[in-house]
Amino acid sequence: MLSNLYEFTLMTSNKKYVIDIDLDYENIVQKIEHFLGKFLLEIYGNCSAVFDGRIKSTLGLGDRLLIIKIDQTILLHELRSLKPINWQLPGVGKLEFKLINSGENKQDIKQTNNYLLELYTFRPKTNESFTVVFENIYSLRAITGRENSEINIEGNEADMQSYLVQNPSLIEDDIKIINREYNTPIGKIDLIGKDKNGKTVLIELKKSLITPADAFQIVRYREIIMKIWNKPENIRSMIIGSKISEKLYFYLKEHEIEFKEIKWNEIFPSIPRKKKKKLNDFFSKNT
Amino acid sequence: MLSNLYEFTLMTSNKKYVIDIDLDYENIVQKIEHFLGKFLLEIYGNCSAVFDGRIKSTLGLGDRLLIIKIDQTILLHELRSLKPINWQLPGVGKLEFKLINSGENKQDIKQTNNYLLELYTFRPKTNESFTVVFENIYSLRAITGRENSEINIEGNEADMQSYLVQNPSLIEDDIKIINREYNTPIGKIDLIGKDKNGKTVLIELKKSLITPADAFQIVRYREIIMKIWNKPENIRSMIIGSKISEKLYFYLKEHEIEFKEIKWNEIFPSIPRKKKKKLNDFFSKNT
DNA sequence: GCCTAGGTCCCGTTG
DNA sequence: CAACGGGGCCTAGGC
Repeated sequence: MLSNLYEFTLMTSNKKYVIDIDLDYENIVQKIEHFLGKFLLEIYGNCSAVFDGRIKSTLGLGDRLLIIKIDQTILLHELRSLKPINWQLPGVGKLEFKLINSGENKQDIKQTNNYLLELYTFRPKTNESFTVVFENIYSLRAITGRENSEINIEGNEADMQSYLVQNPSLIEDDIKIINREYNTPIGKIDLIGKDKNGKTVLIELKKSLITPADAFQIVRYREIIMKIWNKPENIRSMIIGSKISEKLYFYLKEHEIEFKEIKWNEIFPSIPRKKKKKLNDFFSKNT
Repeated sequence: MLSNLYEFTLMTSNKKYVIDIDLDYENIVQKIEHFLGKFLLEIYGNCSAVFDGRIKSTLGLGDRLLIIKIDQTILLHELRSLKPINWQLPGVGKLEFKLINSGENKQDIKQTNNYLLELYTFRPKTNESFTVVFENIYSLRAITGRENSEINIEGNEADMQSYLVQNPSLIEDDIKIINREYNTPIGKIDLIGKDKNGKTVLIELKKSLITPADAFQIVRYREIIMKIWNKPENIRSMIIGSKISEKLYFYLKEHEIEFKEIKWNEIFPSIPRKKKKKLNDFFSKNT
């Protein structure tokens, strides 16, 4: 595939998987389109942008890094902050690049700053358009590579649930877990237990801080189970988490919802800082 | 500042704001550290990674783009998808880069693939560490620019609230808005109105789809207001949104919560696709 | 496709 | 600082 790149004026590169594209504007749109969908594209330059859809966002001129991934994901990043300042998800069909002559009098097309490079996309599913206009491009490159990534995640809520099923005494003495992900008309109850007095315990799990929405949720589950099972005196409700605000704690108490504190990060601790455990240790332990 | 870059072997670049750093591993750590905090750094190569904190995530070898922003935000991006596969937020102190000799016999330090470049960070606030190890680096560059960005966002929930305060008849005839963001012990009520019969109307606003948590929130508000004000017969509750599932609609009905459909995207429409309105039009309209 | 809920949610605002 | 709620939330899983 690389063989036919040189129908354009591309900068040769001795870097594996990275192709710098020269900034002469001649055929720049075709050059870009050549890489779309096959390479990750990076355009760094001075641009403005408009997103119009779920909200309207207009972005004044600034130096930003536009990344167009292989799957059409578009990210417009500033020099600070985690989230892109603008973005668009895949599903925009063919990306529409266009070169616009901004100068009064027509000049050499190789002169970058007389031309604007516009990217326009439209995503029918959400009725959203996104436009980026580059007044100046400082760098343009395409990168590719092997995508054989593999991620392993431990310590999410599903893990916590499994752990508590294995160790129910962490919840309370002599409780038995009789259901996981129990289906109700309004959603799933994380765990259902039977306590030592034979009462049913509805349990909602949260890894960390309990939010008001979490508290409401378990109240609502209690409501629906009482209605379905029609045995209110035999039902307890409990929310498990590592932290709760005082206000919410009393709210739960009023509604006869118990709060059980389980500090998940003590059960599932991070590797201590002092040990400075390194990547190799981690991998060798796991294999 | 650029003047003293050439104490290292950097590639000269004719591109404004973009500096390619050569991949000889001699002094590579110092080269990188030279740019940290002042430039956005991009390292593209074959790497593995471990994040350890709120969860543990281990990432096998793959070609990924590591971005280190000026504010210490770290993003590890794959060639697809919006979100980085791993990341870390600012607050990690000095980033710890280290060059590790991986080969059995010591070889020329300029040979990339006998050395591993490791980045280790630790974020005390959340007790999270993040380690990336590059087995191969294909490209290393630093970019900088002007950060005078300005974003203008319209059409969020706050805008909707203001719009309804100005145009209460959209909610119903002869209603008067008497409160915004009314504080209760369990949260803020978006709007409180007085209807034509003198009844109080508690109003919860949602831009789009009503979620179960939204529905339950307004039920709780009703509860708390009834308790505080002690005038249940004079209180109505309403949730405003552009969409609701049938299930939730009946849930609300059972709890005497009214649902008022207001299609926000009709009040605040997107620029139609057909017109293909461009950035310039948008800006000239707004100025 | 809708619905539901988790997330290393992030992020801004308020008290 | 914690707490609270919005977000163009995104994303994965179930039905």
